[in-house]
Amino acid sequence: MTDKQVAILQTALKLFSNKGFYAVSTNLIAKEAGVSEGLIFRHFQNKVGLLNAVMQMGKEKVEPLLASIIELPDSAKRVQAIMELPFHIGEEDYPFWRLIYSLKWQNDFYDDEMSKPTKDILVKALTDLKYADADAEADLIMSYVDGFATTVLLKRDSINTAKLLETLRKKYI
Amino acid sequence: MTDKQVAILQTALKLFSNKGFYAVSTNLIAKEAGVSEGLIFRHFQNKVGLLNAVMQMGKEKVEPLLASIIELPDSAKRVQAIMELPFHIGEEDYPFWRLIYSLKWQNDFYDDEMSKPTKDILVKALTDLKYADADAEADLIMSYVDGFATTVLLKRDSINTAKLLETLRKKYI
DNA sequence: TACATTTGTAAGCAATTACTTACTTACATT
DNA sequence: AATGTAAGTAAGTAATTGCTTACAAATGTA
Repeated sequence: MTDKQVAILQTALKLFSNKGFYAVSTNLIAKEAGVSEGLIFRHFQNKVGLLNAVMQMGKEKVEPLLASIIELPDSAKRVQAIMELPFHIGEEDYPFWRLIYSLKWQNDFYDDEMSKPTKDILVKALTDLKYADADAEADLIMSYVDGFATTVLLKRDSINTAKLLETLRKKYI
Repeated sequence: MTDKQVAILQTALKLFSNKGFYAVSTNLIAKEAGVSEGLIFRHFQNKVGLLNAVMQMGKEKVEPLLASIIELPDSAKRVQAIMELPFHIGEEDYPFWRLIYSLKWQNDFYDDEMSKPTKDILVKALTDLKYADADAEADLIMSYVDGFATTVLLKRDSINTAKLLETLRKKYI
């Protein structure tokens, strides 16, 4: 990967996540990245190809995180880790997660499968913990996580997310 | 309001909520509404004006819902009603709520103030119920609600939301 | 050094974009 | 019946869209 390829990917991630896929033109991406517009199409074929590359780059950063949760020895700890996932997103990963969540709401790009690996881990852990209906319980926790993600990604300037986590922990630990 | 004005508003709501504001052209809206494109601009000035009118129409349908919650005599019931809000969205209001949530993720349209009335009701109710930190508790519940809304609006085909509500109620009632 | 491949650009493409103009039709008021 | 106003349309507009083409510069590799 050349410097300019990286610049395109990073600029596209930033713009897509802030304004949305359709609101950002390839012209703007090229200008902000300091690159000719044609180069975007040379490397990524078309605009959707660029989006896919951006998503791929993000996924590769996220997968190890999920892997580290699987390796936790304690089922309860695993559940807790998943529930608290949004609170531990690193500053540098915010744009990627914003992109994920904004794309969810556009029919063209909605991908139901993305959260499945996480839910599977949850169901296993909750079954270990002898929950009567592990699946329903997992769905509930996944909803919580979506809510926490929404709050952390959208309101971190207006509310104290550290305190939110603290309040959550008082309930579950 | 003429028939054609209504047709434009309803079509715009449907398309905006499914595909996103920038992904939908005024040309498409006009075609789907069976109306000349110019009429959109006659009635709503510009595309953003149309979006605002669509939002206004939705808000007017939602406000009575919040008013009815305030009138509940019991603080605990009020908290419950807010927490369960997403589960009681009527089929016909889905497009409006999808639009609200999809716009959240676009910088241009994000409005932090929209959820404030709901949170205020929550804080008052939780204070009544002698919660130590009613504000933090309210933020937590608002996060839950965002999560439930995400699930109900996005996954109602793939998961059983009635069961999700049931599981939630077992925890809190 | 010679040659092939990759990386990059500038200028252009047809199609689409949000929006306007010039005009007609429908409806209300006097 | 005459007149003013609102509702509606068809055909434009300039600007922007995603994408292509033709060519140059850089980077291998023999």
